[in-house]
Amino acid sequence: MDNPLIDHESSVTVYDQIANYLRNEINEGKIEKGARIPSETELADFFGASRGTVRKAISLLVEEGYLKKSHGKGTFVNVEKISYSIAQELISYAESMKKQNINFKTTVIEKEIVSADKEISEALNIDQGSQILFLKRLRTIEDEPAILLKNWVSIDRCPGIENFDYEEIGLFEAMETSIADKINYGIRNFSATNVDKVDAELLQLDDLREPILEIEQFTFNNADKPIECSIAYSRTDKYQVSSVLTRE
Amino acid sequence: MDNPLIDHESSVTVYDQIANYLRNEINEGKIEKGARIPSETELADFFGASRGTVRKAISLLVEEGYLKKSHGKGTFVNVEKISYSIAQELISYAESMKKQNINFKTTVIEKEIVSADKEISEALNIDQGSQILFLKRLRTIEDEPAILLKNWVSIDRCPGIENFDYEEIGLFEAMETSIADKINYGIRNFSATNVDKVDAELLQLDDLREPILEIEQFTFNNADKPIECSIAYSRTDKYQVSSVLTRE
DNA sequence: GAGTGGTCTAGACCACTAG
DNA sequence: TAGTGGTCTAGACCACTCT
Repeated sequence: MDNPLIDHESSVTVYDQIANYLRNEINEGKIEKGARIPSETELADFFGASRGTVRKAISLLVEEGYLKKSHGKGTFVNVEKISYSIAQELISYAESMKKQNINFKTTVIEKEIVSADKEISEALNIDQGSQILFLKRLRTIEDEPAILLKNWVSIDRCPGIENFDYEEIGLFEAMETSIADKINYGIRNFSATNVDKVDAELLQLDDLREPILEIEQFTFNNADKPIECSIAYSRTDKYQVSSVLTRE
Repeated sequence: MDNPLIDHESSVTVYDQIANYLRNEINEGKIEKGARIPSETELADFFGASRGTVRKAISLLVEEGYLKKSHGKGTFVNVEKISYSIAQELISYAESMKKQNINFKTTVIEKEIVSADKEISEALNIDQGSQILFLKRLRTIEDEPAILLKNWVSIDRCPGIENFDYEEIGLFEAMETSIADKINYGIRNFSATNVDKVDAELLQLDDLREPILEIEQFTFNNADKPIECSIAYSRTDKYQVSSVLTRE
């Protein structure tokens, strides 16, 4: 007799179905924070799955910060759901803010097609003079400027990327719609800098010499070719960039 | 007949032994970058282990950035070993530098036992006046200052932490020796700042107003109690803080 | 000693990629 | 069609924690 909670005909894997079920129970508070969840053996019985499949589901939730395992004791619901930030996960600023339920607005300052200069062509590993979409956007939180973004996207590697309304859609979303390949990985470099007068005004800085967190980013497709590079200037008093990291 | 490469009597798990073997082969260049490694079935035969165990070993190396799996095609050695940084993994600056084979030297500027003021007692969730080990260290790379570290460690939660030579041993190492519990997780906040005159001289900054990357950190034990907080000032021209992140 | 998660096995079938 | 990784099972034994 099959368990009605698990649909073996579904294209969704059994471990994903189990993870979804448990994630839901936790989000809805049906399992209390800090409480022990049933043992792997009990869950395997309950879902009519093998213990290995249950373990796989649990490991997903552990990675996501919902659960914590303790050898000999059991598996427990984390008191505080660990939040993932752009320093830990390759998500866009927009996606990160959405996950944190931050209400933001995007204003497109500049959007134009330019030809790649030496620096950009080297960064994106394309020919000098190739077509590039340059995007300059300001993200505001409660009408206060939080992040200023400058992106350079290779139009050759991301055809059609120039045809989106970037006040409505995020760049990552647009890139993944535009390319058949998904985004593969990205590199982010953290440093501190000053911004020029124009950018300082956009960010509403009182003092031109106020230090600003700079995050330089390179994004790669599945062929290991860079498709985009960007610089983000963050007012960390408005939008904190942080990581919650576990040991080992 | 057992495979001589695997020691079943060892306390090291079979999957770790397999992962170590493969990691070594890759590091020594015996498997070429970009090349396919043997299939999971072949490796299982070769090591005399089950396919599940081989998969576990491979998944470790995938996480570490050594390998990349491709459904239907095979498992391949990554061309560029993805490096992990303090933005992604809860490792200390010393551990991070060691992993990157960076040669560094630590100088202890200050080491003293102080009593917790309001700010520190709140950060560490302890009584005001509790004993704190304050540590101020400078890490130099090739005789040039790279990172200035200020740590406040609760002596109550980390007894004996004051008895280490911090020019020889890292603080994380000392903390894990001192407490029975291992370090559980940490929070890191990234921002940009200026430093005062004393610290600017230590970091050999030409200009007091040079922006500096500031990383604020809180470390927690298994009881979810903070054991340490710290501020690190990084000259990103000397030591780049970066993340390599994969999508999904 | 009883119960938990951690490791490991041997086998099955499926989904994807290539020639 | 053959070979790869992805999923899943059913069972075994071990290491750790608590009572």
